[in-house]
Amino acid sequence: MEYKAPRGTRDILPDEMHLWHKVEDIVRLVCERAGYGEIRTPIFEYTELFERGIGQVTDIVEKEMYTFLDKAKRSITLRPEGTASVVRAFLEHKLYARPQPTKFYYIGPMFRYERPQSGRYRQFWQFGVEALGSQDPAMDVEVIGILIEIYRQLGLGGFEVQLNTIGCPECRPRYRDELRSYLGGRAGELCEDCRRRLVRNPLRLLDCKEPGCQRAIDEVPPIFEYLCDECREHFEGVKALLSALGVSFVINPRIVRGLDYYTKTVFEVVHSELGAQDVLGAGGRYDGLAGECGGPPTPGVGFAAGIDRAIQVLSAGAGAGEAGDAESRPGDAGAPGPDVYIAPIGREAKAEALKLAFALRQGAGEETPGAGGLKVETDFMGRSLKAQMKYANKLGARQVVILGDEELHRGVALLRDMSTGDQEEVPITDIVKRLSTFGRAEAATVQEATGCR
RNA sequence: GUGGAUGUAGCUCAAUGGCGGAGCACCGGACUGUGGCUCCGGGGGCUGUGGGUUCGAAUCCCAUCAUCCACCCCA
Repeated sequence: MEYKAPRGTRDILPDEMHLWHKVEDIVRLVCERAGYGEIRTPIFEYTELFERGIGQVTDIVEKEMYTFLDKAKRSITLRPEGTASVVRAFLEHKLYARPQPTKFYYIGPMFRYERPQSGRYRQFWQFGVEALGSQDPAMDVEVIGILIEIYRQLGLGGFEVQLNTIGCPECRPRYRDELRSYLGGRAGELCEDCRRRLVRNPLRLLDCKEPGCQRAIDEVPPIFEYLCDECREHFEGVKALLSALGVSFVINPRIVRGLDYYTKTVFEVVHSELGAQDVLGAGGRYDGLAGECGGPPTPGVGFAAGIDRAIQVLSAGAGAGEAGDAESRPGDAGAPGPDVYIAPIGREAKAEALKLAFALRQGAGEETPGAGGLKVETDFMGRSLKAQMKYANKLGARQVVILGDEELHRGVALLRDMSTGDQEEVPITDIVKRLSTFGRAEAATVQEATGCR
């Protein structure tokens, strides 16, 4: 094969699309009910937006961005995350002039140039929410609550919510200085990276996994003792409200996050089944970002969650049961088979089959377009009747309409129930009415049984 | 950017320097118009790619690309 999908990218085939739809449907449902509106921003932005927003010294900006010059020689970057774009759109459209808070959600692909591994792609999909305009701890808690509510509705359990605070421009410098003086004296015990971090961004040192650094870090006092009153109060508020909401969480003072814009609350949702890249979703508060982007100072809080990783967990846990025969079936293996397969025999019957297929798909004179329509397939391969029956069976068709020349001339067709094998002769003019009724009743029970869409 | 493992049919894997196979899947047939079970047959391969060693390479060596896993970092 001459062409392959570029490194770190992949095709998501119809076989597994039902899981993606399920995730997207639940994200939309949970977010909409909480008053979050969907926003779609460009997939690329001017590079400066990410440099300013995410921070110059972060790994993402320093080495993971897909950046190129367009034909007008402007520097363009494929978005590595969603928050900067959402804040940009919020400011550009002056949405701060409307009643606050402004609550968004988004679903879409992100791009980072990294070495692929388990749960990490160069194009990956995220859903996320951003709530702008409120500095209330309750806003942080709604955002966290939405994330775990989405997981709950997906039936995805076994994760852990980890919470931390990283202060604000008021109090963080005090802690940073404290870290510098504490660890500066022990620089010899630190790894090379951390000696560099000590100068540029001492907080990042806290999540280093080198044993030497760990030992040094263990003796550093946690940030909690250095928080200003406002940050301390906010953190206490978040913890209390999370508990009140019944969300269990653990405090992890090592969470720092890789993006510069975070203030106060930071959190991660980790899952043990994910391997080394164990973060399912993460986020935090970013009260300085809007101001940094040149807009009126506007507090914000949000999260981003990996859809690829959610699906990785979901398909590891559940799908094993029906994967066997589903794999051999064409199309979306998670979707139900056709309600009807139409098997024409001969040229004349073929035209009739196509007409009948479209008629059945439309449904029988419903007011709502598409309502009462059936999932209908027919022959496009010139198969013999026998081969068509085999094919219909593989598709999982529940009824087959057999249209032979002989019957066609008499204005009838054979209607065969594939589960019982019962077969009867029906006037062609009655088929639409007859099958549409059948389809509506059955479709409801199928939906209940599969539990999705 | 660093390290390790792996690349053979659509999929899962054999062939251990000497004619590239199997199972499943796909297509067809077993009463000239009836599925599931069974049986029979068929199509499919530049052995990731490019060099090298050898009389001879899927097999040994080098390079390269890709995948997987880990580091780094992150969702």
